[in-house]
Amino acid sequence: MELRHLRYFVAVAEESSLGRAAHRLHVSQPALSKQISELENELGLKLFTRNSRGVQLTEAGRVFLLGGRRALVAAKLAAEQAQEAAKGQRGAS
Amino acid sequence: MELRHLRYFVAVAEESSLGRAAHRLHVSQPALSKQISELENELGLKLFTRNSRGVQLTEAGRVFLLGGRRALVAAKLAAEQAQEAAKGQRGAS
DNA sequence: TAAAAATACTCCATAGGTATTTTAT
DNA sequence: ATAAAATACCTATGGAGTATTTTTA
Repeated sequence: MELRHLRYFVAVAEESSLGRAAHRLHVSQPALSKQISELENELGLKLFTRNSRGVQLTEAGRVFLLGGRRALVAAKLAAEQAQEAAKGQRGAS
Repeated sequence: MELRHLRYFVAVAEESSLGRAAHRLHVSQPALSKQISELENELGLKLFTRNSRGVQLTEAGRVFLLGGRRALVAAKLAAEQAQEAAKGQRGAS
């Protein structure tokens, strides 16, 4: 599992559609479909149910959305805090 | 930035050595070196100082270690909680 | 039958390997 | 001089694109 999987998953969950999420992410629908499938395979569960009007989160998908967002926020925060620390460090010592 | 970068970075920080971390991660030293460099470039800061006895965390590196671990834990927890939810859901409804 | 997702295939970017060079003590 | 990281170069895995097929309301 990589952050890319989480970014893609969150976009699909928010759009309830692979096509719309693909457009928002600037990737093709098949590429996104494959990444979501790989994520589901790795987790060993279904994140979405598919139908001809789009996709819908499963119960496990809803749980994963909360945790996935937390991980993405944590990664972003780690970068920002390190950058702050580096800024503060410049010319110090 | 991908979780791979965080996993690699944490291993290097814990080993204080690219060589030892590479061995632990089952990748080559140059591959690991390149990934760490890419991470530093993307963040726009130095995570380690290098010398002939290994590497040492910078101040920004120490901050990033805390945040990077949190992100890795969050990602793992997201997976585990989703798997629990899927288990609970099987046969329900 | 019409929309959306999944599959087939191809291509290419990049993660990773081996050999070598550079650096710092 | 030596031990460690960095660089150069090559290979190959897999992420992503286009065309097409399958699915389901």
